[in-house]
Amino acid sequence: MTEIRQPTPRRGTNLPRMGDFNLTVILEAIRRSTLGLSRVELAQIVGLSPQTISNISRRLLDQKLIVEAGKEGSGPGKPRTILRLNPAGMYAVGVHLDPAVITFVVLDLLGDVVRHSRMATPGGDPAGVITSIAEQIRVLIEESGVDASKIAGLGVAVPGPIDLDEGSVVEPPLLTRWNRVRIREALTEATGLETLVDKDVTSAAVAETWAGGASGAGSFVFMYMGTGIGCGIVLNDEVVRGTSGNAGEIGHIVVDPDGPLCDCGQRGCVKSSCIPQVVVAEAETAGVLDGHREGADGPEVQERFAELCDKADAGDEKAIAILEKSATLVARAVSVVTNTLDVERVVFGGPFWGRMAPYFLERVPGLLDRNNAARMIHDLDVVGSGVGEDVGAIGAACLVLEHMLAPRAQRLLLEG
Amino acid sequence: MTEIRQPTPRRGTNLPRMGDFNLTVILEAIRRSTLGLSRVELAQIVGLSPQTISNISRRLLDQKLIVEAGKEGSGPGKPRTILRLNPAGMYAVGVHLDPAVITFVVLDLLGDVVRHSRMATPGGDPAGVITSIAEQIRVLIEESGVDASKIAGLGVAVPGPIDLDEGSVVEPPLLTRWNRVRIREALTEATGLETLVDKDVTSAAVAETWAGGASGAGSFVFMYMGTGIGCGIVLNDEVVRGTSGNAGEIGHIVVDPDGPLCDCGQRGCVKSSCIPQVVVAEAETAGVLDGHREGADGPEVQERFAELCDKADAGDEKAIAILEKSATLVARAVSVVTNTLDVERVVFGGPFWGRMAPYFLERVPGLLDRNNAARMIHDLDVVGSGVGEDVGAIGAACLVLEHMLAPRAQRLLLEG
DNA sequence: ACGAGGGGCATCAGTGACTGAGATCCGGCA
DNA sequence: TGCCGGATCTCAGTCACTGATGCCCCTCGT
Repeated sequence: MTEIRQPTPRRGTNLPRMGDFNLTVILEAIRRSTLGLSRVELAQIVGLSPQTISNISRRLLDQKLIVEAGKEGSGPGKPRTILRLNPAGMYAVGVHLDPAVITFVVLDLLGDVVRHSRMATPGGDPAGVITSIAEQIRVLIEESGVDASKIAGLGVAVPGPIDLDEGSVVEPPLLTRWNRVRIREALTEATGLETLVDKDVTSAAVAETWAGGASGAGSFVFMYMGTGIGCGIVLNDEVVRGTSGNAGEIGHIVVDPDGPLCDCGQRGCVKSSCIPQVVVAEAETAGVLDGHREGADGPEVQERFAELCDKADAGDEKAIAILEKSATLVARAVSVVTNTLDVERVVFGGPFWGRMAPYFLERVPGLLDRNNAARMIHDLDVVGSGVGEDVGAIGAACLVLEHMLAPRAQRLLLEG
Repeated sequence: MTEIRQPTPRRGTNLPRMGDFNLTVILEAIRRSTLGLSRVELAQIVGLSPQTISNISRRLLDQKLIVEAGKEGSGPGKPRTILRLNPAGMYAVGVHLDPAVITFVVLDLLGDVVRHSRMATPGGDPAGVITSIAEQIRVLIEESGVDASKIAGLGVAVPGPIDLDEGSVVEPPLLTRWNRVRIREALTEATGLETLVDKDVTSAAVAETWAGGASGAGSFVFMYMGTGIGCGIVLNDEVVRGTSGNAGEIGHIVVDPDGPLCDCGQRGCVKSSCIPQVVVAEAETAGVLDGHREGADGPEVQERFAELCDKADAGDEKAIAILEKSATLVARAVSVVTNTLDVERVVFGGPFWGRMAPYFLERVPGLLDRNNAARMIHDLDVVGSGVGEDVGAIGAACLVLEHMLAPRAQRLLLEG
């Protein structure tokens, strides 16, 4: 109800911007083709003239971002020279700062992991932890054997909420000491790398666009199944961050009218009825899992959740029922998001996804389809992410690649 | 779970596209300034050089889209010539095809209504209705006295779901005979005007960006309070349509765990617990409104709803309680959307909004703020639309203006 | 009243990205 | 070996934006 901010008119564009943008467009086309593309094919795909493609290809070759990879001659005529991404053309470092564990990766231009490591999240003073992170990054880069000058930057994925301007997390429930610590600045200084900070779920969505193959194109919602459940949103190949970078907060969507009371005052929110911690607790109460540990932290929950999945895999009907129920509830939340945004695909991923996948993939697509408001117009694909468990850290690194090399509309616009 | 469609790579851009885009950028800057802008101011705002601004201004002046409107001299030096939108530079016709009533407007370039009319929606054969609509449009244009050559096109707002490719509605609950009728083609032919079809809630959001002033800038959700409740989404000044144009379906967000059973199988969906029809029924059951008419249609519901508001305005506590409850429930749905998208503003509007506004504006902002996941980072403004009751039809006309003159990123891209 | 000063705006090249036409290159095939 | 067809390159040509320069017009001081 406060006064409306002065609108910031969309700024114009000019020749250099246009050139840079077209370069990223071509790079993206090459990136998205598994086998590489020739110049003529590129011309057809991106709609620019062959000459322009040649010119831009030359720039990309000069920058070592692509390489000529053999010829492909079918029939008469000069064979096409295939252009392919040069994996070693650029690298990025990604860090996922999770309340339980910090994951590190070095990614090449293809989005493949060159090297990774992890450490338990120290509980101490953030300043000290940042020093450790910087040191760990130094070691990782050294071990990876990557030319330091080829490292484009550092991406950091953190749990929300975040303040994009500050490059900090704001009152994160499980990292209380990190409130408003300026992580971006601190790590820029500590590592000498240009640093980007973003939410873990957003990073995961970016990972999917960069390293996820076909499932990372177009418009989709990335359901991040971690200690919490959040989503990353990609519309028309561009990630949606929201005004402050906090898009994707779906923890308080009501999915179970009979569910437990949530701190928000409602019953059966996602956050209080289907995140892994709750599912594990439910299994304990139902006697499917023995013991009952209150306040288990991240890795422990994951362990217990794996136990639950083991039982289900072994045919324990109660365990199966619990997982199926959680799939049903999650599907309701997903339905809300997909109906609101009318995306073409839902991609599931995150550290807990691997184990729950079979149970979810069996139920969720049908439930989503049933509740799909655009059911009569288009299908809604449901797929598991191809990126794997480290999607947070990989996504963090992809933030850097995306920022430098993705054809974002923003890139065209003049700034400041 | 079907196979993933071949991605459509983002296409490149070229010089002419760039020029056109910059033209729309400048037009938007002028449009958004209430008092007009001089060339120098424009240069500063859009970031282009004064020369470029001059060149583009000339093109805009030639096209009669803007006019030089006096000088503004403060201090020494040549006074600035103010450039302002020429309201008569372009017109658009909008039709809102609602199950109960069809609204027609002719809009000028400023988004002001030049002329409007309405008729009860005939129940007959769609083909016949389309003929009536075309005739009504002809009359309206004639009465408006607008130069027919200045009419850029026709926009049609329809209730969802829609098929954007076909330009049709698909199994609309209250317009059953219109299923998959190709409205766009039919009206293009019947009127000779280029026609665009879109969802009413999306149109309303576009109306806000075009005719809503400051509240139509940036990122916001337009809550359309009509026979049903839906939302239009605008992110970074661009409307979000979704894969098939069906974004904004929020009817099955659960807002009341104790609410009535919905046809989707859940309890307390928006659709079954807080749309006006339900609120009226509730008031009837509670004895606040006398009588009890099952299956009341559009206009009747609006009448009854107005009665309810009259009682509340007069101090009837039961009536007030009913309205407040509906505000609370709607706020929960809005929270889900705003937390998912992290927008900066919620704009309420639609035919029912005017009467409910005071009750909603009193409660909703507080409730939203309490549930705002980014509460610590930024405020969430809540405002009533400045566009008024005919926002559907006005939005329909704005679809045309937006399509031709808004600086959409899409405009830069080469096509097929 | 008049001239100086200053800001707004137009004119004129200049730059650079895309385009089109033609040349060149590179195999396969007769 | 020579011809053919397709891919790519070379070379101008076009056009939008930029920078430099100068004219225009108004206010202010004398």
